[in-house]
Amino acid sequence: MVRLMGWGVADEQGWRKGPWTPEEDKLLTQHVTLHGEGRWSSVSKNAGLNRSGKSCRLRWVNYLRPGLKKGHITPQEEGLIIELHALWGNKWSTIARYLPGRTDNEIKNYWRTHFKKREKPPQIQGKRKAEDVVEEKQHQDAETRKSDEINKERMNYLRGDEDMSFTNCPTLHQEVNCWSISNVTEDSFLWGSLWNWH
DNA sequence: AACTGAATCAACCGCGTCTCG
DNA sequence: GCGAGACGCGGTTGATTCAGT
Repeated sequence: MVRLMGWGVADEQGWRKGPWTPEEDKLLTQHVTLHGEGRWSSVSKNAGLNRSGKSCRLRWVNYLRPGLKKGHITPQEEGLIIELHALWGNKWSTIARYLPGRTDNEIKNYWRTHFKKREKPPQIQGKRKAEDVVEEKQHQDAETRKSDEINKERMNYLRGDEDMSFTNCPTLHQEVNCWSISNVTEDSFLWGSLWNWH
């Protein structure tokens, strides 16, 4: 993947740019495992990486962080993205908080490729291997019924029965497991917006 | 088989906000 | 209160992949 010019070269500050190598990933992972997240600007020195702090953070958050989901966005996740985007617009990081294992970058990319163009008919995942499409179709069929129920529940929840609690929304709570009590506390300001949204 | 164009996604950039001395 | 550096976010870019022709 070391393609044309610009890849693997250094910028004015001497930071390496372009795709990450497995060695760099390993170094970054080791460093963060040992020292935790944060202090990205010092990661480059301490981990022996010739990368900017920004680049290290991005790589960790979007690719290396444990618990990240790989693979296609599920119908449930898609529904949630639509709803949350309707609420918050392009607040990708906010939306990402309610999609466990998904990153803001991933959601942003997904939105751009799938929904920005939905003025046209939904050429969902327009380019995929045929078997992927078949596989997804099967998956979606299996999920659709469940998804409908969840979405109904979710919309009721989001649109605001003021007295509705998480315990009153068991499926949603189970489904989106980051919607935990602790997160509610953390993000109470967001929930404030949610409650006030109409 | 070769070509083309659209989709995908990793990575970068610019800017606003936060934190700390 | 102020400035510098660090951090986080949203927007954008561009190489790669792959279906269609």
